[in-house]
Amino acid sequence: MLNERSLAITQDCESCPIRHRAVCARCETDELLRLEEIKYYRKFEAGQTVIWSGDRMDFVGSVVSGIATLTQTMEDGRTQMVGLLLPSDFVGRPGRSSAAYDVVATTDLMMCCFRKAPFEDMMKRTPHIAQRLLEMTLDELDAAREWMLVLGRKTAREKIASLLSIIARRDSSVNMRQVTDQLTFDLPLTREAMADYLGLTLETVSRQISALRKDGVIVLDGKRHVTVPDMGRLLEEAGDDADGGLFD
Amino acid sequence: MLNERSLAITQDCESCPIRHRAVCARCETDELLRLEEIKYYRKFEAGQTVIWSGDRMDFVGSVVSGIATLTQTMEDGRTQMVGLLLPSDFVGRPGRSSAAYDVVATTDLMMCCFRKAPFEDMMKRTPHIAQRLLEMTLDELDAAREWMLVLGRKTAREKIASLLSIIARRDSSVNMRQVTDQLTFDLPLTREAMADYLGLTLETVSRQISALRKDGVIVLDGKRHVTVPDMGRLLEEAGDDADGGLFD
DNA sequence: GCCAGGCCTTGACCCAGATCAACACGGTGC
DNA sequence: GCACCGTGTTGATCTGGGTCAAGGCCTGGC
Repeated sequence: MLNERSLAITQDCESCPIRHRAVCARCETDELLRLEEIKYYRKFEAGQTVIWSGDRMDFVGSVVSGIATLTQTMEDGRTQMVGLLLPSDFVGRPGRSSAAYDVVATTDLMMCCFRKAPFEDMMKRTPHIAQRLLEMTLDELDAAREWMLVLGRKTAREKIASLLSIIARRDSSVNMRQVTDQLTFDLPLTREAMADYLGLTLETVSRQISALRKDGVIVLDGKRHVTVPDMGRLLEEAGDDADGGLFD
Repeated sequence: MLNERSLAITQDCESCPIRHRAVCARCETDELLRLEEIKYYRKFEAGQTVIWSGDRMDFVGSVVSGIATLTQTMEDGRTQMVGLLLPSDFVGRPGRSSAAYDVVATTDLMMCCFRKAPFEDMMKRTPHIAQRLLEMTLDELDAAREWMLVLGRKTAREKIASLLSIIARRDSSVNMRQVTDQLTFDLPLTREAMADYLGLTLETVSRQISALRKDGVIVLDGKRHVTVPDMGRLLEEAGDDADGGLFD
C-alpha cells in the first residue's frame, strides 16, 4: 500500500497546464508564489475514491489531469452523478467541513490541493481567488441547471446525444476546432457511469448508443472511441438549437 | 397599463425584511448606505414575466417578497423549472449581459434591483458583497445538485414528497418549528408548475397528491392548503434519510 | 342567475424505458 | 491453453408514468 499523499514533484505554477483556467487563473505572479507555498499534489488511481460523502474534508483543490465524478447515493443504492470534474475544475467548498458528495477518480487523477484553513485564509486576502471561484461556481450552476433540463425532460436518445455533445464540445474547445468539423474522442465513462449521469439504466444507454450508431449519427470504433461526422446532426438529436450553446 | 418600474417608496435597508439573508447580508452600515443610493424597487403581478431568456438584462436584484420561478424551455415547448426564487434569493449574474432563463412571477412579487454596471462596480470595491454572493451561489449549486437526484432517480411519489418537504422545510425555518411538529402551509405553485419543477405531467402530480392524501401522509384543505401530520413520514416518502438534510 | 375560463381530478389506454436474463468480447492470471 | 471477470450488447417482458378524454369546482363577468 503506497502513500498516495506526498509527492516530491513540486511543480512550477507558471508552467501548470491549468494555470489559466483554474481557481488561480486571475492570480498575479506574487500571488502564485504564495499559493505555491501551501499547495501539494495528490495522485489517485482510476477507480479510487477521493472522498466519501459526509467525511471530514480538510482540503480543497483543482483537478490537474484526469477525470473524476461527483455522485449522490440514496440508501437503497440508487445513484445520480451530479457533476463531472475535468482538468481545472475545483473540488470542495470553502466554509464547509464535510464533503457533500462522493468524489471518485474515473481515470488516473492528479490534483493540486490546499489545506482548507490556509486556503480560506488566503482567499480572504486575495480577491482574485474569490472572484475566480465565484465565476467558476456560477458556471457550474449554469451547467447543473442545463443538466436539470436533460434529466427532467429529455428522452433517452436525447440524453445520450446531450452527453456526447458535451464531451465533444469540451474536446473541441480544447482543440479549437470548428463546429462543422468531424470530430473524434474517447468516452471517458463506462456505460454504467453514463447511466448514472443520465438517470437511465446501463442497458438503455447501450441500446441508444447502438441506435445512434445504426442511424449514422455517430461512428464507433471499439466500445469507447467515437467519431461524430456531423456535429449539427448530433445537436439536433440532443434537442438543442443548432449552436448548442457553443457561442454565449 | 401602469408603469411598473418606478416606485416612490425608497425603503430603508436597515428595516428591510431580507436584510440579513440577501446579497447585502454582510454589509456594514456605510456599505448599505451606498447600496441604498443605487437601488430601486420593482413590482410584478402574479403571472407576469420578469425577464425572458435571451433578453438583455441590465439589472440584477433580490426577491423581497413573493415567489418567482426560473424556467428553461425547449423549442417544442417542453419546459423544466430550474429554480424557485424565494425572498432573499438573487436574480441575475454579474458579468453576463443576457438572461439565461425565463423568470416569471408566480405570486405578486417585489424586487430590490440594481443596475448592473453600478452593482458590478460596487462589488469590486465591496468584498462583503462578493463574499455573500459566493456563499449564496454555492448554496444554490447544492440545491441544484440535490434536485438532480430528484429528477434523475426518484419516482413520481418520491418527487412530490420531496417538493412538499422542501416547501415545508422553508416554512419551518422561517417559523423556527421543530421537525416533529405538525405543520401547515399553502402550496405556492399550481399543479402545472409543480409538474414543470418535477419533470412530470400535471396529471401525474394530481394523482400522486391524491394518493398521498389517501395514505394519510398529508391532509388537504382545498387544493392548496396542506397539513403534514408527521414530517418524518413525509421525509421517508421522499426517500431522504430521516433528517432530510435539515441539520447540516 | 348563468356562463366562461382557470384549475384540478379521475379514468382508460399506451408506450418508453426498466427489469430480468442470456451471451459476447477482450484482458489477465495461472 | 483455459478460466475468470469486468464491460458491453441484445432480447423478452413488465410497468410507471405519459397521453387522451371527460367532467367537477371555483371565481369573476355580465
